[in-house]
Amino acid sequence: MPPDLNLRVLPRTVQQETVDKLRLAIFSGIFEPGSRLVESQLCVQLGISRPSLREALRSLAAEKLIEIIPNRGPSVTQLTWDEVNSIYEARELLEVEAVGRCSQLITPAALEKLELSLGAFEEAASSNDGLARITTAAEFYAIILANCGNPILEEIHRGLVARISLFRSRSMSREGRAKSSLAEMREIYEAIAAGDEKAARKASKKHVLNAKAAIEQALNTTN
Amino acid sequence: MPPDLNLRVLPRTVQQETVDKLRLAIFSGIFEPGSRLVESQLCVQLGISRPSLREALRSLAAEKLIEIIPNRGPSVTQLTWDEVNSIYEARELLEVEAVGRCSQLITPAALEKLELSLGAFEEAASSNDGLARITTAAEFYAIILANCGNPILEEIHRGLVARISLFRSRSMSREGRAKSSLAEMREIYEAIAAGDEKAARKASKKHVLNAKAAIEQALNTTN
DNA sequence: TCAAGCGGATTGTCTGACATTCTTTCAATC
DNA sequence: GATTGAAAGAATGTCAGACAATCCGCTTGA
Repeated sequence: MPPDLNLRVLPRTVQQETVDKLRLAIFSGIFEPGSRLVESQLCVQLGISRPSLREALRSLAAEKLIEIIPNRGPSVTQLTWDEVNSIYEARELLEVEAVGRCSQLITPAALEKLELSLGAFEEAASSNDGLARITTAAEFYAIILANCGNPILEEIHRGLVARISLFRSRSMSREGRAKSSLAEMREIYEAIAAGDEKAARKASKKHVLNAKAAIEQALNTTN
Repeated sequence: MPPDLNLRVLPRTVQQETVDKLRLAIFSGIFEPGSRLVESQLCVQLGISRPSLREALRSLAAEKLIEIIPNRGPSVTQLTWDEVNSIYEARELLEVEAVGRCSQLITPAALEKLELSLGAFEEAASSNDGLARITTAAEFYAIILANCGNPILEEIHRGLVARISLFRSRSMSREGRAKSSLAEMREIYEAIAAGDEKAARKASKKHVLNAKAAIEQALNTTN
């Protein structure tokens, strides 16, 4: 008998599947920010019962991806510019710290994965797939955060990036930003690879600030 | 007719009430960390139905106050020392930043409230009510975070403090720590009142580090 | 002593139901 | 014609009950 190794896969429940499906649907822009999520419709579309759906919705509400107003029901969170700004400020705080720590802690194996993910983003940046850009970029950050030595920072950062994604779907799709984003990310990677903490922090800060500026600009030109 | 002013109180639902009750019960130590929460029992105790309870449990799980394992059900989160350490590191990052910003932004009215809350903590520190100490201390931080100009920092910090509270109930009850905690908080208050950002950040950092050290010591002596 | 198996307890999920609340439409009044 | 009011329809909040799948502890047998 093969050893167990505690690798037993946790059974996936309907509610977990539902949370994942809905989250993905929100990120993909299938549900517009502000649009209402009608329980009965979702039940039919997902083929599940209302209690299961409602549990999934509570989870998403706790992640701040949707908002549930009593007697009005759930709707996709609509961020104000002020909130976006606050999220970016918080993200800067966490990400700079994580990048700095990562530059001192990362293992060769993880560094290699980071390089690979950078390549994946490069490919996505040249393509026209907006979702792929977001996914590969998120992967890049995820690797860094997973190697900063602090799982809580990682967890919080994941939540923030998710909430920003509510917004980014459209703005990130402009090519110009993807190109400069790539350059900044490469700079971060180089600093981490060199173990230069100060440079890593600096590059990270620049990256977040530029990302915020890009979003701001995209908002002003679109609206 | 008086103008509406958007002051309409949101109706409180059973699930929200339940979340609050359970959260408080967990903080009060009614449920030990690690202990299982049996749905049928809670339904009877709270006088609610199982679907409502399960929705509430999903919310608490998202807050990381409980943990739900498929086919085993919910149990109160049990933090490892490593997690506690990570939470304190994250808290330091956020709290120092918030205190620094607060020192530049706070209004006279808020400053007065801060002073009052400091007085409340002083009173609690002299008493033997461990829960009161945690509550009044949390109020002190809450006021600062509410005046740092960034609602996201506030939100994240609230979550972190809540999770630490899972632990603190017993350790914070030693008088010595409450006294020195009071001195440190007063130092923070003075720096904020003086608008001295640098001193505020420094005092805040010291406070968080001392708090962590106190927890660590309490753990080592208890276990 | 240890392994297999059995049974109770617990969770995951569904169906159906009903009161309450919101939204929208339509009609009546100014 | 515009505004107010009411009523119909839709959606949510909440409950009760049910059943299969799973887990846990205990007994039994080797």
